[in-house]
Amino acid sequence: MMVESASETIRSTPSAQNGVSSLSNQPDAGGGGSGGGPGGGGRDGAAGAEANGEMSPVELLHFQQQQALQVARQFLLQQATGLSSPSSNEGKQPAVQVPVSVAMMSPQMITPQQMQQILSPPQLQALLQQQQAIMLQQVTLNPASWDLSLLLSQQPLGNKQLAFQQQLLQMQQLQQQHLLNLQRQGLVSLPPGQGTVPLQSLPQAVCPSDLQQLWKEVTATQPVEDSIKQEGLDLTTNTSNSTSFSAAKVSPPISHHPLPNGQSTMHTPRRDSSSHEETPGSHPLYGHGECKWPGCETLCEDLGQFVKHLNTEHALDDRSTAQCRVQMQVVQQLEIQVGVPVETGTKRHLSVTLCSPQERLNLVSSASLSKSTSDTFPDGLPHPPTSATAPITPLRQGPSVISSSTLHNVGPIRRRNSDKFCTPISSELAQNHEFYKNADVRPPFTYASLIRQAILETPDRQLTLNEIYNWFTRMFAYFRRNTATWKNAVRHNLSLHKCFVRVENVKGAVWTVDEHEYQKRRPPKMTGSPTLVKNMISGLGYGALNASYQAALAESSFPLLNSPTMINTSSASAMLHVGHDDVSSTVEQVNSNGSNSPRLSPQQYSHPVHVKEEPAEAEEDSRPVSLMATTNQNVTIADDRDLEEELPVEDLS
DNA sequence: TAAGTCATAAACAAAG
DNA sequence: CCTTTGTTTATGACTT
Repeated sequence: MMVESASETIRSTPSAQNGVSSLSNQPDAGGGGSGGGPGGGGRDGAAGAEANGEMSPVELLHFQQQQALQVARQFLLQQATGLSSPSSNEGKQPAVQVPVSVAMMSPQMITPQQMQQILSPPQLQALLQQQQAIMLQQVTLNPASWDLSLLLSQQPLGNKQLAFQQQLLQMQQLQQQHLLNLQRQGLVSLPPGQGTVPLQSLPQAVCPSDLQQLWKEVTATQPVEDSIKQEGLDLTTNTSNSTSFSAAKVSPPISHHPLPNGQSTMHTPRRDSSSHEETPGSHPLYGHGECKWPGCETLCEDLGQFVKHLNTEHALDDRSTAQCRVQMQVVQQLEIQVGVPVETGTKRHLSVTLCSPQERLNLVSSASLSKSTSDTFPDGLPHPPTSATAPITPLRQGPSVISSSTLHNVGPIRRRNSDKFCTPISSELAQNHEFYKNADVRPPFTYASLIRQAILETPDRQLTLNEIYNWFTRMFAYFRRNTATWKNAVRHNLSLHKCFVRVENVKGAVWTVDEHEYQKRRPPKMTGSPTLVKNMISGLGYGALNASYQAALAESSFPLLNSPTMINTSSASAMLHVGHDDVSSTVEQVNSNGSNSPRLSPQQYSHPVHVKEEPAEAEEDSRPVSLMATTNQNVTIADDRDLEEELPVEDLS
């Protein structure tokens, strides 16, 4: 929380408005750093805070975490780009090699929130498991580090601070490990004093071979996959169904990444961790003839086949991002559900030292979240029953280690991915439904998109304001907090945007969507990944991955379609040339009526609104009929920017 | 730099 | 009187 507050404050301008909002909306904020000095936008603010030599303890803490996260991010970036893959030794490497030190010092410190949104699922998964492995190693191999953990846990810190320090420790160790690996490979020559400060204060806990072994143990014994499947979140289907696409479509954005996996990008870093002992027939993710990728378990006869499988099924495109984010959250919550009760005091300390790494993580999460249990549903709104598989409770008890325990009060992200960045909201939601429902993470959509989605999900294409509220709270854990803020925003959006049409009803009013207006307001679409990359670089500091992430998200909707086979190469190639919104529209086209005939017109899309109980006399009926014809004729793939596929409601609820 | 989008805050009013 | 709903204005961040 304090971290959040600091992060938000840093990202925000010191303007009174943001300062007030950041605090007033987060009453439990620790009042940390009162913001960077004058300097404008968030990035500038972050840079200013970083350059500030007089950091408060909170800021320092935040800064350290940012550093750790940055390195972890870099580590994952290198995983994603196959940096250390010996098979990809073209001259493009330097662009990817720079980072560790550079990124460490980069003013664009990535926030944990961004971290979570940026990293692809395999990366997050890898990070999570790396953390777990490291934690395990702490327990089993490096008793000295117990003391550190204990020390941290025994300090009279706030729960969130405790959690944060635990995370920091993990991240630092991860960072350390990674840097060691890089140094060993000669890929990084670490300038003295650069990025090593946190490392030097940490015990040399990680031995590559041990890590390798641990990794195997973790991957071999982790019950996560089964649990996930029980949760109905087996991602295997999605992964396998969309495989061939990802290779063709996702690659372009990752231009510096000619070989999607090379010898396997996931493979590489881990092999690097133990390169000296790598045997020709082994792979950390390969065992017992099957892929150990969480949730996969695809049978592979030999390592070669596995590598091929890895390259195709688990290429580090961002398609997997959503999967992993969901998975990560689910893992965390399962761990919590599975029975690590929230304990306090010395009992927790004992548990921390004795239980499994995952449990330890849970404890950390639990500790960090004990405070947030009090802010459950402050709005008192009716909260529709959530599925038994994804209770809300765990969220309140312990969100993700990586994200929520410190991201709990992630501040507003000024720039949503939103529809503008082409994430097809419904497919994103479908993919990450559980994630958003349980994780206190702000969905990367605009209010308008969300409202529209809420309305369009209903059979009647209409919702009362309160129903919209309920949809928000039902679908997004994030919107169970700060209700005054976002509800105001919802009302504001409803009133402001012409695309939302209020229809009088007997018992009140309902809101509908004028799809034509909705599309009309859209700015000119972005036409290619370069722009996306640029946006993402400037906005999130992790351009290429996000560009491909967007593509992947768009792509990821395909497996959800009734007939994946209908997506032919033409639609795939179209996706390469049009904005991602168009991707969703392509999906829409395919999905709307089961053929590639012209999709529903915007009017058709929004018009079949049967106003409850009383025919509406107003806007809808008075809407010019010619509108429909016009839109029908003008609709092209290029113009049809963000008509997302209509997923069955059950996919989203 | 301007224009547009978006988020947030807030004032205000009407209705229940 | 309070709450909910809806409108409007203002401001700042951000992108194109």
